[in-house]
Amino acid sequence: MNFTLEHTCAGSRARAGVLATGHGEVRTPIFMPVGTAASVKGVFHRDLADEVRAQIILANTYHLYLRPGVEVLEEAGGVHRFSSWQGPVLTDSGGFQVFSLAGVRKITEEGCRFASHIDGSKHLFTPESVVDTQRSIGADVMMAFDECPPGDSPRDYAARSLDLTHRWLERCFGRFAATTPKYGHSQALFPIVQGCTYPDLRARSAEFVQQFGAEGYAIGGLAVGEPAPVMYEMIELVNGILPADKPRYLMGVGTPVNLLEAIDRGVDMFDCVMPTRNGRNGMLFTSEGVINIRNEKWRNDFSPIDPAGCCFVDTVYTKAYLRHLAISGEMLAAQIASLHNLAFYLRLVETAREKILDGTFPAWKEQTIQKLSRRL
RNA sequence: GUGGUCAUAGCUCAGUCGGUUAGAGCGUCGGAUUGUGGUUCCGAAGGUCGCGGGUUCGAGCCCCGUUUUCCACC
Repeated sequence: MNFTLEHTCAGSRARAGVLATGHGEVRTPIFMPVGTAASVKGVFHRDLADEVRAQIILANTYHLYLRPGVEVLEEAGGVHRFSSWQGPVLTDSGGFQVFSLAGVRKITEEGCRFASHIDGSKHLFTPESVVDTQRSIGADVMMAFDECPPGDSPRDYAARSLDLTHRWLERCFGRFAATTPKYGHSQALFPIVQGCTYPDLRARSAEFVQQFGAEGYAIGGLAVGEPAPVMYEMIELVNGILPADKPRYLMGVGTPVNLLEAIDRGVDMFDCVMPTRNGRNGMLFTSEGVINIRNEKWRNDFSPIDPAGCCFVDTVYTKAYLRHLAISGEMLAAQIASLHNLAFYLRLVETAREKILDGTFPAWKEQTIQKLSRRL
């Protein structure tokens, strides 16, 4: 994997770059649609590539480990062949899912024991097992196994958690160095900076994670309840310490406004469930602002979903029809909304990249944020 | 026709011994959702308790009449 920093922008820390992977190039800044179970819910790969113009998607070690399981993935020849998605794939390690989805869990020095959210069966994730599983999945970018403490963790808990995450990180890279890819393409391992909202912990973590010579870095544990300005401060602080010549991935973020603010502070990669999950529940991000398509006011609105939209559903379907589908619980509603929202997100970061390259990002950002914040 | 039975929110139903402002689920309307369980959570609107009389300090509840639902018998 190779990252080329193409351009930075005066009056901002925003960057444009190219991330070269074994499954093609990714132009940054980039948003990665979330495809938890090796599926971006409700969206065909064809549409993901042609309409959304996604360049890389995210899948989950936790989910794929539980279903279909490592054995099936290995027999299939990895997640690319299994799913037929031929672009790059990044897998989350399961650290976050173990803490947000699984049932009873116990964290020890060894790793984390947890109960499956599917059938309650007991499992153990360790830094080593999680690297092994991601080797079997064949992700282009693997993530380190971390603990994601609650956003309101007291300082002593945050500090202990961070030390554990750092010890786990050493073990992740130990296993990473001792193993090789299984399917002929290279795999990178990104460490994750933690530290909650404590500046000294964040700084310590951003220093610590650099000792492994990783090919990219992630910022985790944000957008977990803290105010947005605090999140921006943490991003600024961490990005001031991380190496400039490697990609930076802000995990799990965020709203369109969050993306622009983070890009402005030097973030290159994002993922978030918001465009798909919120889309399934009727929330649409459009060039005019945010709309809840279930609202009664769209009942007789036969205008296109988004006249300025960039994918086919935006002009083929009307708001009234999409509202009808959403209210009726039709699966097509979820498909249309997911496709639209993802296309909107990808167009947003694509435009941000253009503005960085031509040096007009700061002004464009301010003016775009005004529009994106509107509720229609 | 006779005897019984039912009627409470848009729908399906609770409602204690007759006692404060008649409740729930679903639906409707609005809000939330940030490394995804097509999830979950929060809030609001919505009632002449079939109708008309009566008893009582007080009736969704008791009595009479009437209409309606369903059942049995003729």
